[in-house]
Amino acid sequence: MKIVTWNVNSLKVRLPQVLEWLADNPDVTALCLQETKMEDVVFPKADIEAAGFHVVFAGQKTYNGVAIIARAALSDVVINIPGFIDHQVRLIAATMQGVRLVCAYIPNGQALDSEKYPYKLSWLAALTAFLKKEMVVYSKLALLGDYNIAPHDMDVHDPKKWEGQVLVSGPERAAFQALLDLGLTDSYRLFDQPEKTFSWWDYRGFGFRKNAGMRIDHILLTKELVPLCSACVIDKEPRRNERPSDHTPVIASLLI
DNA sequence: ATGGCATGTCGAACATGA
Repeated sequence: MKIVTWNVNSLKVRLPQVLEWLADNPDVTALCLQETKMEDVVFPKADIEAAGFHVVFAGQKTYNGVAIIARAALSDVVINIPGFIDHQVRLIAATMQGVRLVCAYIPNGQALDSEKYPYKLSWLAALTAFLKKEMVVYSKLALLGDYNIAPHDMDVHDPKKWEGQVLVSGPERAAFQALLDLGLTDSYRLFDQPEKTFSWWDYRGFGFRKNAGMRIDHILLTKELVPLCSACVIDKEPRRNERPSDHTPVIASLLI
């Protein structure tokens, strides 16, 4: 199976691109979306099911919102982090063919002196506590999403320019490490990768053309899944579309 | 140092993203 994360930055705008991409990638089993930016009542469930997919989703107006589109059945759906009071819809989890898929849109944080920054860190702490419990139940678990964290300087086009800023700050990277310390592994770094490979590029200033990007979208795997992972790639093609999302899909292949 | 582009909001300037 292939499992994918893609921040689409509005599913209303990007639905045709999502369906086209799925048609072009028939071996993709599950696609986790972030920033759908729509309430459940207007979610295009019928369109997605008509195209032959299963789908689970949770959203809100204007901001956030997550969904999982899959070619196989999805069960045991959880929306948001249990016990963590949150007015924003940023997480959905479901089980597909024995694999627990956790789709997360981790807060951006805006800036280190913003009130959104401590929210980001508390959200990450709650996520880590939630996953610790999930991993007891589900040995085959993948955490897919927009983490809004570039784990290492090699994941940043210009580390000096970004030094100390949001997405790369020490506490954020420590929170990423805390996820790894649960026993999770960054599937992208299981394999040799080209230098300067990113999953997001700023719309402004020809960011994509200049490859001024960041690798902030990740797929972490439990120990049970690591030996089954045969590849992890970033698909830059959709970034060349007309009206692209600023993020591109990250794809992990699993021998399941 | 700032804004640059894109999206969504009840109808234009603003909030947010990363």
